[in-house]
Amino acid sequence: MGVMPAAPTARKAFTTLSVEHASTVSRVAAELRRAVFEGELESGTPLREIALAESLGVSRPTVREALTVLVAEGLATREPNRGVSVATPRAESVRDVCRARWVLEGAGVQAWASADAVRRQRVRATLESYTAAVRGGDASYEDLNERHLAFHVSLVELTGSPRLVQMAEALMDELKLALAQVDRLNRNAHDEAESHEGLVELLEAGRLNGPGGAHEFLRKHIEDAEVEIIEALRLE
Amino acid sequence: MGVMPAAPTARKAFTTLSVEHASTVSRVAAELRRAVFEGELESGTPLREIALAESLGVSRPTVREALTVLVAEGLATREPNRGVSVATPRAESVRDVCRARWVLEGAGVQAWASADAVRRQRVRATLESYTAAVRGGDASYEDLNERHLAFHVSLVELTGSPRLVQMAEALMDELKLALAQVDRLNRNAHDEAESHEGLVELLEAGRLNGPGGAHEFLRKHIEDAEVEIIEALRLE
DNA sequence: CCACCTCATATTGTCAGACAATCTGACAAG
DNA sequence: CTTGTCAGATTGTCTGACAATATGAGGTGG
Repeated sequence: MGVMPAAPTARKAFTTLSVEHASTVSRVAAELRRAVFEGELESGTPLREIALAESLGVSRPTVREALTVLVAEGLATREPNRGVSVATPRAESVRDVCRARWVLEGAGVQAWASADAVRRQRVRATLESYTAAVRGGDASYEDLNERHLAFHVSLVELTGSPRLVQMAEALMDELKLALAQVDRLNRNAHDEAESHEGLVELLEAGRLNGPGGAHEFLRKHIEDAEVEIIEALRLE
Repeated sequence: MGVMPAAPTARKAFTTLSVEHASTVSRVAAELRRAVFEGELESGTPLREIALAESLGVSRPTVREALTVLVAEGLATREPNRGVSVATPRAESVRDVCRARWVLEGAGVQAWASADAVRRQRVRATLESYTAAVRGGDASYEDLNERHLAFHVSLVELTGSPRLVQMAEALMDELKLALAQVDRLNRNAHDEAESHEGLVELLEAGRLNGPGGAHEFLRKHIEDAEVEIIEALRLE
């Protein structure tokens, strides 16, 4: 992989190309995800199959399959004979997501030393992408969140485990759902970015464990985010 | 929960009662899961919708939804316009599952000291259940696997995080799929049980970190299982 | 003999329509 | 205040159908 095997017929080349022909179900699921993350669909909103089918111009079975996907991702909940609704992030679930985040991201931090160089570089790149957006000042609220969470996922990528990354992405989706419920988080993006930079500096310096190390730093960082999100949800 | 709150109107009593009325889709999914775990459906077997619908006496859309669930669980794979097949465990995926297991179960081990007493008791109970089945000698191969993996899940339960437990159960399901492909693992169940007992003894003694600690012990334990499973798969 | 093309068949992806079972809410009765 | 009843709405499931695509056999030409 990575090296073209000098195929005269070019049978395995162009593997990076793709047409947009995703299945209808996945397109519907993507559209629902987008609507949920952008706050168009508030938490608790019932997702009526007939209304969605007519609105999106697809059939009801297609909508049902897409809803099944959303439920499996934890972005919606299904109650028997009562249909599917947008999930409502409770304080307890935010706490649990953050606890799980710390386990996954902490494992990534521990793997910094033994991680592939390209993965370490990716952490720096996602951090740079976030800080640049913060400094630019013209990025949307959703865009900032996206880059912020991408940095945290890149930490999990240090483990080199696709499954852990997939789990982390699911957790981030749940956080995006929670963040979509609050109009704005009164958190200072500049402080956030500086905190991330401090974390990477600790990593580069090799100070992982013990007091003042990256692992403990990350714990504080995630706990701070946890209480901020929960407080913001309480205000609703 | 657990104690009846002496309610005159009994409004919140009877919460433990439930009828079995699971939906048709979930029953079909459960049946497919069982068939996969018991080896009736070999890895790579195409799951034809029409054949399954006729065989199970349900309609094709119902089968499709159940297959979507299986795919989301990682027990089957869907290729566009080619349908769904039972997933084939590759060596790389077994390695990844075990890496992820170590992160999750390791987090449980680290949480032993601060864990709820009932969760520590549950670890002892699942260990006892496994060792008893091993000593009894009359337990089926699948039953032994089930109790073995239940012990490992109970370690993750020490974290107190439902999401981490859910992730661990998904990983165990993938392992069960892999184990269903090999007729028998030539691993000595007595040695396995003794290894588990050694791990719990380290936990009870509070020896978590450092060389000879429970964390490192668990790493070895999982790595041993990893190489055994991969070797068994190679023989196929 | 092998590469290539064509075509019939099977399977999936998607749709339309229908029906019974169940939930919701309101209202009447004890 | 609880229970029974009923109309409307929604889901869960089934049947049937069609187009798009993959699969495999067979024929054709080099």
